[in-house]
Amino acid sequence: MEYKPVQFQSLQQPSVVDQITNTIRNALIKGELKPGQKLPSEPELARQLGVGRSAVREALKVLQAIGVVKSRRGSGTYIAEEPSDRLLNPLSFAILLGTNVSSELIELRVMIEIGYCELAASQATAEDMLHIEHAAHALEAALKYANHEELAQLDLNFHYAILDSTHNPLVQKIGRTVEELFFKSISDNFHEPEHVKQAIAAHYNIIDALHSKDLYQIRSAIVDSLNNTPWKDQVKTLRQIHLNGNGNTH
Amino acid sequence: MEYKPVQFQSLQQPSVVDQITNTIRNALIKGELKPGQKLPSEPELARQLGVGRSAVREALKVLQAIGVVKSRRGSGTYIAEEPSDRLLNPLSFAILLGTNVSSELIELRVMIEIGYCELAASQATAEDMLHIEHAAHALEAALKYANHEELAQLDLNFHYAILDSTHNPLVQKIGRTVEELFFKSISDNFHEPEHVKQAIAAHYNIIDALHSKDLYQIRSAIVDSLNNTPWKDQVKTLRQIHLNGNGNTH
DNA sequence: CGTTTGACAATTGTCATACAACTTAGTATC
DNA sequence: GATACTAAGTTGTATGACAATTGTCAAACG
Repeated sequence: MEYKPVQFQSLQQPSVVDQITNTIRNALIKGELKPGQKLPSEPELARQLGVGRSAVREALKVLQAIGVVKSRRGSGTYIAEEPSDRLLNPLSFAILLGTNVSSELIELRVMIEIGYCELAASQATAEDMLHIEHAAHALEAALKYANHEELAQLDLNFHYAILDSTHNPLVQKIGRTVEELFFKSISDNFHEPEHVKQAIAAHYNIIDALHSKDLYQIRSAIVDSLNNTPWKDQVKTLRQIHLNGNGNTH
Repeated sequence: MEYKPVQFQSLQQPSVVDQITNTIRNALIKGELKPGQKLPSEPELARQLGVGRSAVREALKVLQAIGVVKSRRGSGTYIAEEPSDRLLNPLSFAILLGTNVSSELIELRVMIEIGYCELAASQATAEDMLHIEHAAHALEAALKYANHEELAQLDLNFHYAILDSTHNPLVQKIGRTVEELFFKSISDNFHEPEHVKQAIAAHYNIIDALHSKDLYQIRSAIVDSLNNTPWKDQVKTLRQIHLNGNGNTH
């Protein structure tokens, strides 16, 4: 005789720790907790919620890790005043977990770079543009003496300068995270001085494009900048839509 | 007498918990840990690292919260097989914490939407386009009987259908997270049936734009779709660069 | 009166232990 | 061979203890 076991809904109640994080999350949504405010002490929270201090600590540690609260030993635990840098770090873990993300990651980078460069083009002040150009010069000047890692950092700084020009912290966070994921590749690529020169030329192209505020010029500058890299093969699909769109509007 | 206090390096060593998370993170980077792999048990990890089990638990709880590992009671802790839905949730906390992020959030949404719609336009199969159109029809059909929350969910589904057409899990995850942040606003906005109709019209505009594969058409369809919303004021800056770019190329 | 010093309480960080709940594998039983 | 049971291993939670740090307050000092 065969039994067809009933498929119960997963009525497994969320763990105590999850309940605590949700409690604090809901208090934030309702406005009962405001940035900077001090939370009850861990033993007090444990008493109020009727759970052990370990559970409270694990919940607070999670909130702390993603930047929602800040704990100061001897003082207490407070709701974070400003969004922390850690808030988007999980994305880097996502990359590490994926197996064949390389081409998908390139697509993401192109998409994000185009987005923040266009935003920067519309928002950058004259001073911002000077910073960007300064960053480009710095890389060019360092070509003679710096090692490949330092060069890669300067390359990164160039993109950071553009990101700063967006004046949008959310965009900056996402952009920085995505760019950082390429640091190692860039660094490896810069063993060959010729590649550094190509990157420098690409940077000046991007600067010109930013000045022009022309969407297509920005777009091609970025696509081209990735064409002399170890990932040029993956840029194809993106380039395709670029040409396609260009053709339709002219 | 005045002292110029020495500027000490912040030599506060990271907490034991942070060291543990970093250890696991580095093991992931080096490839010593692969998705699906089982971690040593908590007591074993504590022994190997020379720390208490509580510290190990707090570290694992953090990694679990952001979706890097999955713990199964009675079985063990494993590196996550696939990126979890939680991976970008911290962004939603950022919204709760920040006060004046609204206009920045709109910018981010426009940037991301334009990006994934262009990608979708270049990658979508005929079947994908049918799914997108089906999602648009579903919202239109539900207009007569569904409540505002259900309508908002259908609106969301439309964007999910476009995201699916990118065939890029990374882009999908970021896109879904950004869209979800607007669920409540959309839901509130849909109290007024007229707003739903405007959203439906905007959706069909986007579908046309996707078919055309024309960058400017996609861009204006998205900008326009946000123009009949509670956030129309914030769309101005983005619209500006749109027109600007358009003017330069013609 | 203002400043410094010291003691003390409160709080977080970490460890250790214990037990409950659950999973898995192996064993015994039919 | 299939089933039921047992036992070991693992995570989830609670509790107690102590170290490290911070904040406060009062006493001592100028």
